[in-house]
Amino acid sequence: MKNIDKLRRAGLRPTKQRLIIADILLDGPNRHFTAEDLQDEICASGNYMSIGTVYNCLKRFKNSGLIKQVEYSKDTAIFDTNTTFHHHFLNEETGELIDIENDKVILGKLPEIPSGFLNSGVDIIIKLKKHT
Amino acid sequence: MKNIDKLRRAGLRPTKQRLIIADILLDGPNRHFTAEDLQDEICASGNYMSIGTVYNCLKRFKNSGLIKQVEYSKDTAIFDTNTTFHHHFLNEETGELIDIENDKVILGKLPEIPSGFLNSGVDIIIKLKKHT
DNA sequence: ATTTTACTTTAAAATGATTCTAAACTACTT
DNA sequence: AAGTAGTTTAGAATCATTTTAAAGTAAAAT
Ligand SMILES: [Mn+2]
Ligand SMILES: [Mn+2]
Ligand SMILES: [Zn+2]
Ligand SMILES: [Zn+2]
Repeated sequence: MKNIDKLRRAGLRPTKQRLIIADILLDGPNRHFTAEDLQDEICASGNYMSIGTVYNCLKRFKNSGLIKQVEYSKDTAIFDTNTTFHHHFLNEETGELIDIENDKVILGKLPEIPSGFLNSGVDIIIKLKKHT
Repeated sequence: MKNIDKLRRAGLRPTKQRLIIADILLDGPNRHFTAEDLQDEICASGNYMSIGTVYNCLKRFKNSGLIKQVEYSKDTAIFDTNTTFHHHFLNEETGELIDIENDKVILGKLPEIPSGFLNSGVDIIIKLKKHT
């Protein structure tokens, strides 16, 4: 599908800026990236975009389900083009994230959910360090 | 054990400020808290401490193993007096964390660890929403 | 006990990611 | 073509956290 249609289906007005971002994010392999990473790629593609617009677009893309945000980073927001339900390896030395598809993990035993609540999602992070 | 000895054992010089914090954190039940939460409790106990010192002490307490930091919060750092290896429920509406002791979870299947690395810890977060 | 040394606390300034503001611009509707 | 609502932008503002450098304090050396 063309990116302009992905935007329209997501309920986003297809502006020049959103198309530039869609062309970078929505084709090609999945990736994890920061707002600044994306701005650098925009520059590298010969375009310009204010950092405010980069943040605005990322928020809109996320709220409409075109991307996700990784909930495991303190200093800088990390976004994810993989919108499936999945988990992550975290290289503790470099901060690099690697996807773990959901069917690679099975939880054999879960704690009892506090009463009045229901499980709305499980996030698993496996931290990695270099083998000595 | 007295808190002054806990500090000494941890290799921390027992200053007036560190003892005030130790008295708040290291006795009583476990808790999750921010730097500002702690500063408020220090005030409530009739003492004063600059926010810079609160952050400094928390970093020292953490590096010497007296507390931990929860690696799952974007805006504000959350610290944890529970230093055992454990997991968390996250109430998505309130941000409240609840401990899950490690023996309440069993991972039945794990993905293959990328070669050259070893598993240095698994963090599991079970997100909760109110039952309808 | 006094001096010396290294470590700690503090207020205030600096930092850095993110959000907000308000004016200029643009996509979509009429 | 004109009108309306949504978008982009530079720059200011925000907020958690860190840094700075001067003053204070605990431990070590005399
Ligand atoms: Mn850059
Ligand atoms: Mn407060
Ligand atoms: Zn991912
Ligand atoms: Zn905990």
